[in-house]
Amino acid sequence: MRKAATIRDVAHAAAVSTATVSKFVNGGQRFSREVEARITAAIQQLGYRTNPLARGMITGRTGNLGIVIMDIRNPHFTSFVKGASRAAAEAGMNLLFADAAESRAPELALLQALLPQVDGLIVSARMPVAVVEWLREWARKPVVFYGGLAPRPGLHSVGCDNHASGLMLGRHLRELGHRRISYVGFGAAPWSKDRWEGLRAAFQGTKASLQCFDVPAPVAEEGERIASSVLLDAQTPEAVVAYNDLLALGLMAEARALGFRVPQQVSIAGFDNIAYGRYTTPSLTSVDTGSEATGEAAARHLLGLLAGESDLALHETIATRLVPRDSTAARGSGSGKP
Amino acid sequence: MRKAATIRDVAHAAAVSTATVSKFVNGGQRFSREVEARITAAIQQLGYRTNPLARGMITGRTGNLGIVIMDIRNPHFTSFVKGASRAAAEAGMNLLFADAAESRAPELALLQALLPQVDGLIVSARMPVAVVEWLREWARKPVVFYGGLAPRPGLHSVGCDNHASGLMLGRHLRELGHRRISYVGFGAAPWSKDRWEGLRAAFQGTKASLQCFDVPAPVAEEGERIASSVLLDAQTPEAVVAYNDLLALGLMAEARALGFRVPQQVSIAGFDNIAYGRYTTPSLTSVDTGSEATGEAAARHLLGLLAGESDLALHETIATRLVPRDSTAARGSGSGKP
DNA sequence: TTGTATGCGTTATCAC
DNA sequence: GTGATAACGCATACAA
Repeated sequence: MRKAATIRDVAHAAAVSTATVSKFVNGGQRFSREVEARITAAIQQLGYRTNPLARGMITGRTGNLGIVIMDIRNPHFTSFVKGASRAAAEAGMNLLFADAAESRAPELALLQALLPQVDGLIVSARMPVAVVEWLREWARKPVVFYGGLAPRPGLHSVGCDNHASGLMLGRHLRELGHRRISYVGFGAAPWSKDRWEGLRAAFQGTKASLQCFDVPAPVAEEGERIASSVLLDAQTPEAVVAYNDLLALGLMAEARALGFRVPQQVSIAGFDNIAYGRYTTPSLTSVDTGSEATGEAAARHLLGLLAGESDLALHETIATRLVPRDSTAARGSGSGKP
Repeated sequence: MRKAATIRDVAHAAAVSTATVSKFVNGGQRFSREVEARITAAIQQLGYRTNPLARGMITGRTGNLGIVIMDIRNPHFTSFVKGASRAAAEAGMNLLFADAAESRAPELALLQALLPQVDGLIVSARMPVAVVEWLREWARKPVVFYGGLAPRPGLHSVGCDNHASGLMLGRHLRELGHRRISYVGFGAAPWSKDRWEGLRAAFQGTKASLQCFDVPAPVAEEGERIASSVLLDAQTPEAVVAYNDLLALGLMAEARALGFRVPQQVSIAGFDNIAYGRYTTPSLTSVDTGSEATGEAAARHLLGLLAGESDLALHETIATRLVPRDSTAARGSGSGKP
């Protein structure tokens, strides 16, 4: 097994200088027919590929985009990564991936490990403020936050309008005649509050009563765990809205296990419109937050920043849309047997 | 904004040579109290971090592990990535991620882009043979295949025993009294056949009749699409086994839409034990293929290869386990209303 | 225990 | 058009 060919090998084989080969490889210059042919042949024959590390040393570019995900098992983030992956691939960039939940190191160490290997970063807007400050001060590379607004003004971000999304879902429930609503939030994400306030806004002027709960992690297990507290509360809710679909899935399963009929006795809804909401019984009403589109937008935004585009908005808003399914209905309606 | 500190800056600030700083940073040598203190202080004050690109040029190591996933939206692969991510993080390595389904480039180009940026690769065993050959010849870096056995002998791989898994599920169905079984396979994955043969083996010596179908992609939509062909076939199956849980999810949804009662009229089961199988109605019987453990094992195996461990088995087998749930039952049993 | 010198593979600058 | 050469930031053999 021989070592990989270098630019010098090519230069030698083609009887030109390394500088010429470099210019040829990177395009943007004209060459004599002769030289062009020789270089092409040499590259072909030696199987030469330019070493991105060496190039990076000079240009300061790695060809990688860094992406830090809070928990890849959440289908919302999975789709997000998929969208970002597509945009990166189209631009010829690689994706350097880190799962914050899996790293035993604190977020800061994680970013420090990622940073020197990437040209820019896509990170969650629910990063600790101290980490964001560090990024702002030390990362001389563009950063795009996702989820909600960046934790500090002046930073780039991509996400949906969470207040509007909450409002949208709230109106849906209001139209169904629900008046006792419980929200199971995830306080660690700042925009959980936005969803909650949007929800409340939808009931402004009505005699509706809204309650707020909170879970320590936005996962199905927590939804199951908190279900009894929510449903057997002094105020029995007519509708339960969860911060995301995973929580909603857990809530719904446990609600049924507790003997509640969904949606006849209690409507349940979430956010994100994950694929599996279609396959539950009843199927899950949700607000589609454009997971994949958000990932794609985040990557494109970052690429724009890298390209030096100056007309980039600080925040990019992704459209959301209500996806009404069977888990929400006017009380007592339907047969309960699909 | 000042540029990032280099080893020279540190050396200068500490009044030592760059070589000394390098040795200090990379450990494995003793220093005088004095020098140690000065270097530590300088590093601290300048916020120095060694540049992995520059280091990589010398050592030939990037600090990255490459991972090529067929479709990150499949929860099986998501868990796989999670496991690999954990193992990589523990070893202080980053994960360079690529989604083959999202790349418009052919697999080969994808690998070529990844290869120079990583120390080793984790790739699906269902890569085209031509690509594997190329890898074998040109990638002078260790590769670990996942899913099933490597496409060529002599290559490292990690995966479960697919034949045994099929057998396990087959016995379960046999014990439930089923005799007309349909398998919805995914021929593009070579081990789909292993599952099928394991399934068949479970019914050897009985008068059972087994049918085989095939889908072009192992996703829920394909399960829905093929459901009517499978269920309304000349031989109405008592049980349908799908290549994976996504297919099973789609099959089950469509089966119910077609008016079939699951599991009273037809049992349905899959492979992988994805999290969402718990939240369907009925909950989905599956064979847990140890998705996350496989990812972790693949990464560890790769790390072992990188560390030059010589006692590494060529193939590592991950344990599987049957997870019986409500979607499989003896015919006519149960009430159908949980 | 510490320092000197060299080279990793590439691009950029400037000369020809 | 093409070539010489100096960086880029670091690790390592070897010298002291």
